[in-house]
Amino acid sequence: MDALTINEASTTTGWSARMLRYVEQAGLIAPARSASGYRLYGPEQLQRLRTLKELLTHFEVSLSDVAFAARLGNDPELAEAVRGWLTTEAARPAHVELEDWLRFEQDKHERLLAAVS
Amino acid sequence: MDALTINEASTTTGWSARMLRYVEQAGLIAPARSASGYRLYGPEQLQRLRTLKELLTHFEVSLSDVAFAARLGNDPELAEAVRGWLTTEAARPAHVELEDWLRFEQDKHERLLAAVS
DNA sequence: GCAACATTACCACACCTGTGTCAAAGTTGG
DNA sequence: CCAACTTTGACACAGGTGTGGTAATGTTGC
Repeated sequence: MDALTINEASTTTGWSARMLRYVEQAGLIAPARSASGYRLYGPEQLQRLRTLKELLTHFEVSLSDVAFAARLGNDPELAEAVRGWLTTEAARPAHVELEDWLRFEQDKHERLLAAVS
Repeated sequence: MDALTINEASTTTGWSARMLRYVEQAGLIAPARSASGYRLYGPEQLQRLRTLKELLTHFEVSLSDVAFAARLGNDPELAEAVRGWLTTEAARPAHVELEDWLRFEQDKHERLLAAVS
């Protein structure tokens, strides 16, 4: 059994036990549980915890940022909506009339939102 | 010139003038400036403000979420680092983490609704 | 059986986000 | 010229994020 309990995982990853639970609550790292409910961190999760820490410090992003990126990966509708919003100007072909483009974009958004609800 | 000042933009987009300045500060919509420094919102920006509002309310994302998505688009190194971190997760049994994330999101939603009522 | 660990559920605190409001000072249009 | 607008800056406040604690209770290893 190469799985560590929470305090062992804490010492080898640098996260406090408190933060390991918080990271789990944010949906980023969910360790297995023993029969009695103890968290059991496998080697791969330990590695991911170390990489996560590096990601946060090196790029100055927050846990919620990473959680949102995960949400983008799980929710294609959301990903498409965000991508569309971010690229509206860049994607507009120069020869298309602005008015037409705006109407098109608005229709696209309405179709998208209608599809979700 | 078909550009609106901040209060005109406010009435046609539904954002308060205060929030229009805040959205600009978040790096999402930067209107042009007149010679004396007045913000001038063009039609594309007004449309983007409207769709942004829909994005936020319909998908329950925050301005900082969208700002982070924009940052992902502007910083390929960051995008690759995040994508890489997330896909190691996808290579492993992801259903547990997904469940957890959903519960987390639902709790957040409930807290939000509780705060409203 | 007991010390050392784990669990959840709280309290606490500093900082960030979203949002309103208000003041001082500059700009615009009739 | 003056009313109505704009600018930045600041105070304020609720709720979320990140992080530490403590307490009550269950689990494990020797």
